[in-house]
Amino acid sequence: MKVVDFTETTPALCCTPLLQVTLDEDQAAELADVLKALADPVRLRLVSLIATAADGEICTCDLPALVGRSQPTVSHHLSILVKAGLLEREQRGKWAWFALRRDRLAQVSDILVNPG
Amino acid sequence: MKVVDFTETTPALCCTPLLQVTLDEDQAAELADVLKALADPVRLRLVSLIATAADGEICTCDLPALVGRSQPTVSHHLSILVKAGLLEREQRGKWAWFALRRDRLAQVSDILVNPG
DNA sequence: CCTTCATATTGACATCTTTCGAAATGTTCC
DNA sequence: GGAACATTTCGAAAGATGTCAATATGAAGG
Repeated sequence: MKVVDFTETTPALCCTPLLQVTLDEDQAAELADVLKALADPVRLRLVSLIATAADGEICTCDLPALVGRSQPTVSHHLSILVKAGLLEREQRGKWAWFALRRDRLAQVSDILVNPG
Repeated sequence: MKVVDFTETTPALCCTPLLQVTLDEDQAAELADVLKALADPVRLRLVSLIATAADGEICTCDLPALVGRSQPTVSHHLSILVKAGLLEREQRGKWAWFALRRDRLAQVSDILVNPG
């Protein structure tokens, strides 16, 4: 069960084979939700921008220009990533800062890794 | 460039950090296409069924019953997975057999892995 | 070639997604 | 509290997606 439970908070080990267990419908739906959150060009760019930012976090204020989308659209995409547990949001004064949850990305990654 | 080019055929090393490079629009669109192919519950179940099958491959004939979808729907999902490079199709007599391209799954997985 | 069985394609429909402008909410500072 | 700015929510339009029944295509064996 552990191998398909990617909702746990402890980071999974790297290269743990995961698709050796057939996913049931609930597990598949849960994993699909996280992958859907990642499976959009704008959201991937947001994630990579945050991942490569100086301190692993970034202020929303610059993002609309960086991804070429309106501010409401960027807000929408960020909320999807937060809801999927892939980003963390922190309010600092007027601005909102977003940080990547690398442990969560690693969990998704592990599920896809094939047995070594 | 290598770190974001997941279309190459050689399997990427496990745990190579990948999101240290900001994706441009083309790279993001390309990666999103592969993730979209995975981001569906039925397709995830198909992938996991094939991954856990006896010889790493499975005959289409049983799949509609296993995932609870009609034959055309399963055929549709399989073609999406093949087009994304995640499955390989082989015709054997009347039946079509599908095998998982684990190298390709590993590439996608690596892109999501954070630096160790 | 003609039948039979396996798979793919087509057409149609309902649902979900992406996107933006406009309006609402939240936060700071005076 | 009110002005100013940042962010979210709302409403709507255009497009993409999942699904199945019906039909077409492909392969095997007489």
